[in-house]
Amino acid sequence: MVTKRAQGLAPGESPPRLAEPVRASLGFLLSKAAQQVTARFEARLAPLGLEARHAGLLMTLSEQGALSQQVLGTLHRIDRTTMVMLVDTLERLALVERQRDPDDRRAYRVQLTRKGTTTHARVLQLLRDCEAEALERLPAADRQRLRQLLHQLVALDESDPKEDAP
Amino acid sequence: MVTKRAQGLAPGESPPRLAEPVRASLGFLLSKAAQQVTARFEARLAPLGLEARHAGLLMTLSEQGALSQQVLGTLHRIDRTTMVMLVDTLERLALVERQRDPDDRRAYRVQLTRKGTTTHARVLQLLRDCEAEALERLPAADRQRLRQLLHQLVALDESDPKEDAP
DNA sequence: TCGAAATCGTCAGTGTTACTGATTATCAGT
DNA sequence: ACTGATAATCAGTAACACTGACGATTTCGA
Repeated sequence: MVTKRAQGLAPGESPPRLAEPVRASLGFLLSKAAQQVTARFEARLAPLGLEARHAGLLMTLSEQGALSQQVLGTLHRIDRTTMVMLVDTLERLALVERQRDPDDRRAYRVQLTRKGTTTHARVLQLLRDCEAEALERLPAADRQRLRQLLHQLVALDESDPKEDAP
Repeated sequence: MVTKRAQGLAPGESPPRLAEPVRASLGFLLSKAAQQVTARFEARLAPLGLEARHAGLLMTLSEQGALSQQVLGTLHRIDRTTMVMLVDTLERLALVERQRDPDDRRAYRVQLTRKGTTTHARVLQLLRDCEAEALERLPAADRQRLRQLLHQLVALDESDPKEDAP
């Protein structure tokens, strides 16, 4: 099997590589790292019938209590129509309930069920596990450092509102 | 305009937030950072009629010389059929040329044109600018540190081959 | 050397996904 | 009460990458 030449590879030539500027670029590294961590998390979630998005919703609901689909969507930057589908899924899994908001009967109060609370705990643990595994490669001292640098980079606490004045 | 209540917000209540475990999660931070940097880059590329993917191809072609669409696709994890479209675009912009490979006339040798080389230089500069801006928030000393940590995290030099044994 | 099997690029069709726009019910302000 | 805005929903659409089939060419086994 000398298919090498078919790949444009002459005898002593080096195998083709991604360009160094690509490999070293911040965007590339961040994307790759993000995708790695996310993929691992989603793999763990799959048996529960959940994706990362669902997990995020569970966590926000757990911390913030009942919220409308609208608010939930705004927080997570998820479209309202997509939100319908996501909450449908969570409801079908009996993790959340839709209750009419007595103060605004157009809206629902989406809230965790008991099962949802339990699942949330498991999901949170999965998240911690995944991160721990992903960070395994780093010396313990660097782990918190990386998180801190990232936090600084995205400047979460600052002005989030960007594109919302059309 | 006291629409506040419509968002489920009682008088003294705190505004709804993303759950802290989400905001602090490595995956979330990485995704957000990646998207931030990438969005900035793509905004700069748009006037040239390019996306980040195209830029990556230009850089690899610049460094590696002419490559087949197949190889190019494998390197960048881009499907062969999608590759057709991307190279079409680059060719339409006169940044690359398709030449039949004399050693394997099934394949093309995709290579930069003169204009492609010039554009590549501009694109590379754009990339550097974007990264510099993104990293502005970090003390100079931390910038290289972050890159190094990310590099370690994704373990680029190690076994890349994962899912390719179907 | 011949023929089967694999590979490169291409294209048409498919499946998925998120969104646009319209709809119903409800709320706020005049 | 009437007008305009908002919450959730649904049907249709647009964008997208992919599946599968194809012609041209190469490689390998016999």
